[in-house]
Amino acid sequence: MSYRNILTNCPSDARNPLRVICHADLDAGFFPPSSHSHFLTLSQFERKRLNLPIDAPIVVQQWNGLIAISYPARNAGVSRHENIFEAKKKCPNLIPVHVATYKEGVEEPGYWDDPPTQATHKVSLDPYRREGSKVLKFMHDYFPNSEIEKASIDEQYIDLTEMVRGKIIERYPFIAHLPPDKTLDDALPYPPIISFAGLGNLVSTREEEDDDKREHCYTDTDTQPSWSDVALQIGAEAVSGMRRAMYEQLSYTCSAGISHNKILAKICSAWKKPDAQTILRQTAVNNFLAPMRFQKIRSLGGKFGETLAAHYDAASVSDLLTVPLSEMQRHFGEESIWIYNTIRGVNSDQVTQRVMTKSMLASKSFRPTVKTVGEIRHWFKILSSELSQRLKEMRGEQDKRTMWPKSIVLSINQLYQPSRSHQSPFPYNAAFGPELIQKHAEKLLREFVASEMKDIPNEHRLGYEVNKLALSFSGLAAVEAGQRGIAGFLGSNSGNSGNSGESGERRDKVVKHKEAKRQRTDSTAAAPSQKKKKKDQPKTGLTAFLASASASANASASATTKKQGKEMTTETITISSSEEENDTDVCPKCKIPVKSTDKGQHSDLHFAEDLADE
DNA sequence: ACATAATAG
DNA sequence: GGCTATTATGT
Repeated sequence: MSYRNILTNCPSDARNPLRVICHADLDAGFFPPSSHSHFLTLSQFERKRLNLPIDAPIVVQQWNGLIAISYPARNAGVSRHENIFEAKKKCPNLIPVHVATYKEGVEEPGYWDDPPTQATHKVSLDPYRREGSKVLKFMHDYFPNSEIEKASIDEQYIDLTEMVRGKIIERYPFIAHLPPDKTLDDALPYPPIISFAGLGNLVSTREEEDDDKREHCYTDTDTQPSWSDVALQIGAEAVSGMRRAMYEQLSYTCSAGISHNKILAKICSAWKKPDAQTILRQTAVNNFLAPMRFQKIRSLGGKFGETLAAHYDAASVSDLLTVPLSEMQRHFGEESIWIYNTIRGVNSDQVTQRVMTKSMLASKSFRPTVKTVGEIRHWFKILSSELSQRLKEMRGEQDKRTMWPKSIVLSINQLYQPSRSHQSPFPYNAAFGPELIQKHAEKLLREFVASEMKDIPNEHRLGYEVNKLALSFSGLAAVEAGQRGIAGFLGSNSGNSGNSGESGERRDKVVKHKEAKRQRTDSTAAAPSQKKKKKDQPKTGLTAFLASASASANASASATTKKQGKEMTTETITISSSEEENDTDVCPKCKIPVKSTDKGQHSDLHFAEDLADE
């Protein structure tokens, strides 16, 4: 570790040893019924709404099922897969709360005295979305200069690297300035001994036979810490303060993981729950990861992970550690290197702030199925009203007045059939309301009927066994101010005359968001793509940026600041998207040719190898 | 541009 | 078993 790492603003990726990433997760967030997770609940939201004490045995019910169980109720033996009656028997003082629902003829969702039923009501998750936003806003206020990524309704990734670097300089003045006889690439003096006491669970660097032992809190004060450890310790202090403030200000508890990358931080935050935090140092990574089910790694939890498991007869990370990179690449292609690096604790995925919601969906499933077009149209009213309300609310927020969806999508599930969807442009219309949405939905339904007539067997045709309806907006973005007048005029014109063709051609006058493109071009940030072959790698034009990043990793040479990197990224996007050059460079370290798009991953690989050598 | 799948909570 | 959101991929 050199003075450069401390004194310059290094890029926040796997090659920055002072990178600090936090994953924070509300203890009482959302509990999707299909999730395999056992303990998450959204009961904390309801506890706050109802002003109940922290030990109130709340469960949240949806119809007669349980979708959330508070820790107190869980301690009383209530588990999911039970219905509300069984739960009450187990826990007589249980406090059941039904999720908010839309009731026929009422605009706003609410909590009703009469128990809502699936036949007449529709679940609303709006209250939870709102609370989730509050939590996110709190994070931005608490860490105003850190990049924050909303990972779900109740989870965030926070890049604390820069904030922590500043605090290291403050706290350790003896490295705050480059000594006159040194250069930026000279090694730093050792840090003093530090303590992690009071900062949560510290994953041990020592090997223990059983999981219980590994969970214990070690201070390891007898070992020489690295500056990387110091960075995590300072990050952990900050996160600890954040959690305390969150409880004081919002009365929510959360759990957090602090480590050098997103994958590790995420696994750590789930290590101890509730109301706890876990720190994972680089020297403890192998110890921590090796015995773990590799499917816990984000993006390996699904079908691809199962394929991997079957192919290598592997259950744990250690089972995969023995697979040579080349062998994995032969079978699983480009994404192998991401896996290879990640299971060794090396991962460059970036914490990227996603500014705005890009889509919103309202869906309703039916049990028993819905069988007539009349019923479908009835539910269209409810779904349209919900979307209308939600878009209205979004546009009511500061600076979101111009938000408008590019298109509207109708998807329909019928029994024993895969879900089908149809979409159409949703031109700007000043006369915005439920009726406008409903009209589009019914137009889409007509298209559905027409297309289903062609290829669906008679007895399963639309309107017979509808399982689920979903109406959604996609491509939510700001409409250009100038276009609003014109498009609004054309839009309402088309609405009245039923002429959607003309306005459809003007739909693309929506401000494009550069965010999405930027992510695809950043190969160091890309999670593995799950498909075997991509014919065309995304062309990036990032050669210059990646080359300089790679060089700085290698020779510890040029100081590429984070800011500079961003600017260059933005610049190159505008020039490069049409350029089809397929350039490769020779890696100066191993002398093999590397595609420019793969350079980030490739230098991560050397980083992983260096770690293994130590 | 559109339709669908995969992954996530 | 039910309600969402994002990203990738094939056409």
